[in-house]
Amino acid sequence: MNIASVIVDVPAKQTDKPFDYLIPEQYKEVIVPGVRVNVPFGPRNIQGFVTGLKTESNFKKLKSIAEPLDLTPVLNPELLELGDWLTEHSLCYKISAFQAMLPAALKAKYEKKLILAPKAALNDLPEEVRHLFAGGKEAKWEEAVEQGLIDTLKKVAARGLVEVVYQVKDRVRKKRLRHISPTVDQSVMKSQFDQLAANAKGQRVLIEYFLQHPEPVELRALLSSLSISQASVKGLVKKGILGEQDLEVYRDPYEAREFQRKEALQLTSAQKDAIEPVLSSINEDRHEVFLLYGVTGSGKTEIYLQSIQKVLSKGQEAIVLVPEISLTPQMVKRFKERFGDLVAVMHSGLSAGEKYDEWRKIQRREVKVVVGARSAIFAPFENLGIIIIDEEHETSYKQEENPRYHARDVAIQRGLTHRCPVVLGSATPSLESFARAQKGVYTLLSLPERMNQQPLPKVELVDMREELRQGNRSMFSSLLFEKLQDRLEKGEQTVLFLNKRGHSSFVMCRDCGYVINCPNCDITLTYHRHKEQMKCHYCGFEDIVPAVCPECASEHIRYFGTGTQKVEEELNKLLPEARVIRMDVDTTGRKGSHEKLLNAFQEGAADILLGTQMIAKGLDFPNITLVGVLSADTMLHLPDFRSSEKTFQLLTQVSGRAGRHELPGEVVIQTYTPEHYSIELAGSQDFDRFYQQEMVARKVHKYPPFYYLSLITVSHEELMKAVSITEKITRFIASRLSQEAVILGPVASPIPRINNRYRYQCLIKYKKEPELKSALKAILDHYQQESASSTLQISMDLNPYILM
DNA sequence: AGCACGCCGACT
DNA sequence: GTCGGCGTGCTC
Repeated sequence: MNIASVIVDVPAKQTDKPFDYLIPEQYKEVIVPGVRVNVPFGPRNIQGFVTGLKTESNFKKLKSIAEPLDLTPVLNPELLELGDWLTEHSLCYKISAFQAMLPAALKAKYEKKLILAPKAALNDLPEEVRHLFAGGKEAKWEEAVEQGLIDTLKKVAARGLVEVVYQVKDRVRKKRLRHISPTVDQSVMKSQFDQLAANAKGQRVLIEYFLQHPEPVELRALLSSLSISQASVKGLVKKGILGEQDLEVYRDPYEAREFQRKEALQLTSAQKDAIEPVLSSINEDRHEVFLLYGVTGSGKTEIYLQSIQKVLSKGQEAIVLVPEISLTPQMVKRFKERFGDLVAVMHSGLSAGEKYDEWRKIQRREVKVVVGARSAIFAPFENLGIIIIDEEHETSYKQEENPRYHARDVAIQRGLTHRCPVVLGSATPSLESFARAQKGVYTLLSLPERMNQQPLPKVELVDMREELRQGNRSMFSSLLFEKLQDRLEKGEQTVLFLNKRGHSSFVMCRDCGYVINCPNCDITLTYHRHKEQMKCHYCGFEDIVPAVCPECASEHIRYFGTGTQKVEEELNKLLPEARVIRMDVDTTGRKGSHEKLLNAFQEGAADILLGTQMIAKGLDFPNITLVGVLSADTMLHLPDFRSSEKTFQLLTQVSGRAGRHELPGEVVIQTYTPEHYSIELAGSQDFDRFYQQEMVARKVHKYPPFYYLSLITVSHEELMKAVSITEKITRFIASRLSQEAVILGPVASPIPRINNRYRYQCLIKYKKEPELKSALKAILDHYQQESASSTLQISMDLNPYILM
């Protein structure tokens, strides 16, 4: 086994296969499948993953691996195989699959440098390039490029005076801190202690300390706790009594927080019925998918916790996925309180270094439970006992870039290999999952009632057209306003929800109706107040708001759309005594600010919490007795077959925030289309009827769960090319599929142009097309320039959530 | 992805 | 005649 197969870090069709390398004798032990290596590839060095070992290669002249980058594999055999599965199911490159499974910190960073040849001196170089080397032996390539010195350097390189080198670097290093420990045994320390000079007070204290605690201790902590100076330590190190070493420490994002350990709660009989099948599946090492369908506040989390408890007692591990966890600090708290240090937390709010450290804890078997967002599904556990996906209907479980995977599918795949249960929990299951539960593919577990027998909040729908007719032009209906005032008087809290998406503030001329668009994309620019700027959310274009209309020169240019800022202003006007906390992207940008705002609200620092999507989840405060939805239908009219489902889920979710404890809750939903079934049925909180109605609609329009979808998006700088290539692809697909398949295209994408690239697409609806995948692969093969040339890009999504 | 090799236009 | 444009193909 002196040859390694390596997947190299070049995401391109042509390099998406293993390359063989010789294993240098001194690395025989470390180079095993799953370790990252640094390999020569063409003229440069790049990172790669060892996927297998062998004794022979078809290739004649093999190069050698330059160096291993890990001492233990970062991908275990299961994850290597899962990488194959991911590649196959999402049609991505193998390297992309591997990288998606690891923390970003492990992705290579490349540095191109110039180094002075050993035989050359600085003075041998032409004068104009000498300063680049700034006294040392190295120069940065980028700097040379910026100063236009590449040509000169090329000539110098030809004379053998400088060399170009490529370096592979890890993005983040393990954090190491200096530790001190005794290097001699107790008796020696004691005898040294007696020989200390009378004025060596610090050294005395130190030896006394280490006689008690011989284990390594972090230097700075030691200095401050013994209140001595570094000089004393140095003195003993010099005498050979103490030694210094750098040990790895973890960056702990929850370090400052104390978590009180809590015991399991008594389960209600409904909870007992629901958890029983899960427990027996755990006991029997049986893979089974459960859909835990429980209304908000029905105690799903306790079921998760006790199932995990069971898994841990068997010596196994657990993965819990939650949608974007930084949004639910309460959830983290519950897990940390129950399982303490056994929990690792992974979410987007952590720095790359912090994420890496959490991942290391898993890899080193120091934790048994991981709570995290989508990518935590790849946690490198080897003895998984359960996978839980909370709020399983959330669309954030689908990754919208390559590899385009759905965490639910990965979970089930891993559940199969580990022979362990997968629990999907939701108060508003996705149609796909619910349909599978109905068919018996998943096992349905129901929690139809709230735990403390609190009734679900009373929901009232307000027809905003009627309000308008009665002359109320404000964004608050008279009913909502009344209730708001009432809560203020009683000192109870209100949550106001505004779904900004699809209605974000755009800039329009009131005279001619001209809307300001992005020059590069077919999308309106969004107005950002704090910088008095307009921004494109797709290409990043920014511009100042014009004083006059670019079309008709009118000065009546205004921003439209009800943003949270505007609501806040109006609240301040109408209810000046009310204290408002606003939560949206602008106010929660900084790390930890989200939690700070929520804590402030919980402690009663405000009467009204006003926010977007992000407040729909996980809020569980006793004093909230009113929830207001300012405009329920903003997302209903998006070009998305899931818009009804999303509307229903969101409204149900938000309503669930009210009256979760002793005080009863009320919900007011304002809408312009109260007759729409998703709004009406969210009003009556009737998931079953919504499910039936929506299933009919899906069946009629041939959408999931009746049909599978695949979306091909072609983008090109030239409109005609985009159209004609999409057309060719569409015809090719049609020729390869059966009559049952529905092929829609070519049509312009809902956003027809992004960053000056025209976008056309082809949507395929099908039930069973064994040929589809090979046809899609053939297309990718044929247009293999795909990412190589910037002119043509083809993206494929085998189960799109966003049809854009 | 980089980079080299290779074949056609406008210039010292 | 050459310098340099970026199309094509290769990297174990």
